[in-house]
Order: sequence, then structure tokens, then C-alpha cells
Amino acid sequence: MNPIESEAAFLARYDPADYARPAIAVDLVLLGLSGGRPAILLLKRDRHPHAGRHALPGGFVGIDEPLDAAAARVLREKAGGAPAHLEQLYTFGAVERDPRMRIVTVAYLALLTEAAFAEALARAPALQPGTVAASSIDGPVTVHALHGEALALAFDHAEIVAVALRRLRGKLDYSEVGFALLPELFTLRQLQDVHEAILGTRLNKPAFRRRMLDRGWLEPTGRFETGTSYRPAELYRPARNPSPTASTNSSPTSSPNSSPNPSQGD
Amino acid sequence: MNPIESEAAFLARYDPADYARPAIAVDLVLLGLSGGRPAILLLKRDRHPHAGRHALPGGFVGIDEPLDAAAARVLREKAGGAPAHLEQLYTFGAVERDPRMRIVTVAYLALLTEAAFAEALARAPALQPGTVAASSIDGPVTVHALHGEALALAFDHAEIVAVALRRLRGKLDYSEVGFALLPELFTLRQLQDVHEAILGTRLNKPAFRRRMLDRGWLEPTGRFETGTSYRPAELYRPARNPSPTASTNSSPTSSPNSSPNPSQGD
DNA sequence: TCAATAGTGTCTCTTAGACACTATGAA
DNA sequence: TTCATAGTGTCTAAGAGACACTATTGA
Repeated sequence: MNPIESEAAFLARYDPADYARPAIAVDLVLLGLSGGRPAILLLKRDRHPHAGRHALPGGFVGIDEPLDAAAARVLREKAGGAPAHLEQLYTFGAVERDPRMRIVTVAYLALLTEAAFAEALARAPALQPGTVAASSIDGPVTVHALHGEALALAFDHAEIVAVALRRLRGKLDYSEVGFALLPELFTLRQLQDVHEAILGTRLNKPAFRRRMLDRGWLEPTGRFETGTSYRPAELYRPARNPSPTASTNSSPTSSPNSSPNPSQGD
Repeated sequence: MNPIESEAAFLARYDPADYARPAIAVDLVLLGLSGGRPAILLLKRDRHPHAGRHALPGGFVGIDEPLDAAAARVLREKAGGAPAHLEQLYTFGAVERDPRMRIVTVAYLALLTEAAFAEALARAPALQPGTVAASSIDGPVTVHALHGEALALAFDHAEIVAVALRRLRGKLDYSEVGFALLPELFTLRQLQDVHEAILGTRLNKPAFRRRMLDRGWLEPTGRFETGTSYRPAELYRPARNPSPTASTNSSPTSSPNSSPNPSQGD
């Protein structure tokens, strides 16, 4: 008998003990901007549990599907092919979070441009937009329909949305994520509007411009917006070279599974 | 027939479709300090796969066990009852990360005081310490045995350790996590040593003291260290009142499942 | 008195907020 | 010319690094 059997032989007889296992799902916070406020896309549940409440789009993770791929698949199914920033947020695993069965869900944040947000609404009629507001920093969030009515979220999804908003607020100023909410070309004013909408505060214009330009993430195009009745602003685009100034990656960081994680650094 | 059956009736007949599911595990980065460097506790694998390599302690999540409870259980089993900072890091779900079967693992970071680190080593003789070094910020990490030999980590555990170190570095200066690596009473010099060890850089003494004291996280005790052959330093302890200055919560944030997550805020 | 470290005063530099100013295009 | 917004110059305030200084203990 060999002191150590070969790895192949070991694997051949390995019997994956099958205890009862939780199911694994992904849930997506599809976040864009609507009328100067953060907005998310929700599905109104018509079945138990939590019938009548609004839930995040999600789906189970296939046995041969990487987590990031499952999130990308749900994003594709709901929002179409438009590429978007997609980032793992946090994993929720309370036992009773879904009364049907034990489901552990890995929450993802997807950032949609205005166009992608509209496209998702058009292609999946079941999706309903809701604007997100946080009473205080790190406080609970509330979600409202566009006509002002408060929406009740299913399961622990309000918690997930709160984590999403906190994460985005936290890294907005230290990474390039903000660009994911804007079209390819944008003005500095548009970028500032995005930051103000996400942070829920007004920002100082000269300071904001200085910071953004000093970061090295922006590339002036020499082109200008058109159709304004006032002085047109210059159009910028994300810099090709992330530039040495751009670092900081603070969150869980560029994912292991080669996920589409353009920013990241704090 | 009712338009909507009762929730109870629905739940009664709900049949949890059982497709093949990934297994769910937790893996812990048990992190402390050793000789002025970050150090982690590893188990040398004597079985396939990756026999001979070093792995993070972990375990499967029970069907009726919350994620945080599973992490706390593994922590208890390995490091004993000493309370420690425990925080969810990131979830790793590549398909081939474990050749035996599909395992999705939720990585946690546990911070151990010097005493807890030593206690864990004493109570679980299988545990081996390894010092962690990162060649560059956001670069890959390397783990070495105390006698200098490089240790190869099993599975994707090197990636997990890298995420742990990045997370800790990122929030060290904006939260109270640093206290979790120190005993109940400590001097400002000890706190600075902790920060320098984690960050891998030297810090400016007056600036560090100013910052820490201004944060409002520290409470002077009026007591002083003893046994020194030089001027003894005052002993501090974490403030009871987190103080309004202490905010920032940057990471996934205080967990939903009432986990022991003292800091958090980005 | 000396050695060694604790703890502080102060200067400078960087960065953000505030505010007022100039620039530019369309009506 | 006026209006509305783009874009800038400059002052001030807050905070960090640098450096030298004083304070306090045991040997």
C-alpha cells in the first residue's frame, strides 16, 4: 500500500457526502437614475410568499455555473445585452429569510445607464421602477413608486438595497464606478449630477471638477454638447489608461473569477 | 376558488424543487500579528486534493445554520471561546475551485489578539502560523512559515487571504477594527504598531496620535504600562460611546443577521 | 546623569469648500 | 444685450507629514 494514493485515485472514489444543502441564488440590485434620484428595477410578486410585495430580480445558481456568470445571466435576462458594471455585494444567509426553503443569496449590484434602464423596462414589462432614498447615512432605505406610493419589499430585499446604496456611496468618490451610470460621452456637470444623486447631497463645483480631473480617470474629447441654449460643455470619456493616480480599490476587490469589474480599488 | 390562496396553504404544498445544488461552506482567515507582521492560522492538508498544501480552516454550512453562525462555529472550534471581530469578506464561487465537487464558499475575516492567536495554536495543534506579506498594494500575497519557508496555499485560498488583507487595510484607518488585534488595554504605540504591521508602512507619530484621539474611539484610562525601563505610556481602551465622529462604515456593512460587526461603514 | 521612549508644538503642504469672477453660446 | 450655464482664480480652513522639542521613567 502506498503511503499516499494518487490524486486521481482519490478523486475517483470521492463520494460527495450529501447532507441537506441550502439552495444558492443570486439577487440583483439593478440600479440607475431616475429624475435625479437613484432608482432600481423590481418585480411585483404575484405568488406566495410575500405576494403583492416587490422583489429584486434573481435566480438560482446552476450547478455548473460560476457565481458571477449567474449574476450576468440574470442581468442579461432582465436588462438585455448592454454591458454594465456588475459587482458582488454581500451574501445573505439567515435561515428564515425565505419561508419556502433555505436559500442563501449572493447579492450583486448592477449599474445601468439611463438608456439601459429604459431598455430593461421596455423589454421586461414586469419590471417596475422604484426610487430609492435613505433617510440617513447608513440608515434604512425606502423605495417609492414613481407616483410617490411607498413600495414594500419582499424577503430581506430592503436590506440588500441598503447595502447596495451604501457600497456605491462609499466607493463613488474613490473609483470610476460613477462612469457606469453615464453614457460613453458625458459632461462634467452630468458626472456631478450623478454623484449628487447617489450621495443625496450638493457638491461644490470647482472642488468636484478639480478632483475628477486630478484623478486621471477622465479624458477630454475636444467635442462639446449640442442643443443647449447656453454655453455648451465639453464632453469627456473614461480614460483608457486608468492612470497611476487611480488606485484605492477598497471593496472586496477585483473578483477572482475574471468578472467584469472595471473599477475597483479601494 | 379564491383569487389568491392563503399563504399558509401555499407553503403547505410548496415543493422545493431539488435540482443539483452546490455545497456551501465558510472559510476563515484567522488573522493576528506575529513579530510585527500579519499572520494567519493554516491547516496543512494531508489528503487530496492539494495534499501537502496549507488551507484555511473552514466547514460546511448546516441546513439550519445561519452563515454568520457557521463562521462563528468554525472560529470557536479553532480558536476557542475568545470573542473576536468576525466579518464577512466575499463569496467565492468558481466552478472548479474544488475538484471534488462544486463548493461555494463564503469567506470570513476573524481578527485575533495575540493571546487568542496563541491560544488557538495551543488548543489546535494542527494549526500552523504563517506570516502574510503583500509585494505591492493590491498585489498578490505570499505566506511564509515562521522559519522563512514559503507556504503554498490550497484551492483559491491565496486569493481569499489577499482579499482579507486588502479589506483590513482599507478600513483600518476609518473604523475601530484595529482594536480587535489588541488586548483590552493598550498604549498608543501598540496601536500604531498594529497599523504599521497591517499596512506595511511606517506612520508619522504625531499625526497618528492626533488622528486616533480626534476620532473619539479611544478612552484614556489614567493608568500606565509597567515594567518598562523608560517612561511608561498611558493605557487606553476602546470608547464605550462610539462617538458621533465615528462613522464611515465602508464595507458590506453591519450585517443583517445581527452579527458581531462593531465597525463597518464605508 | 544618561538612555530610551512618551508625548507635544509648530511649520509646511495638500486638498476641499466658498465665492466671486470670466467665458461662451443662443435667443 | 441678456440669460443661463461653463469653467477658473483665489482665499480660507482642515488635516497630514516632518522635525524638533520637552517630559518622565529606570538604570
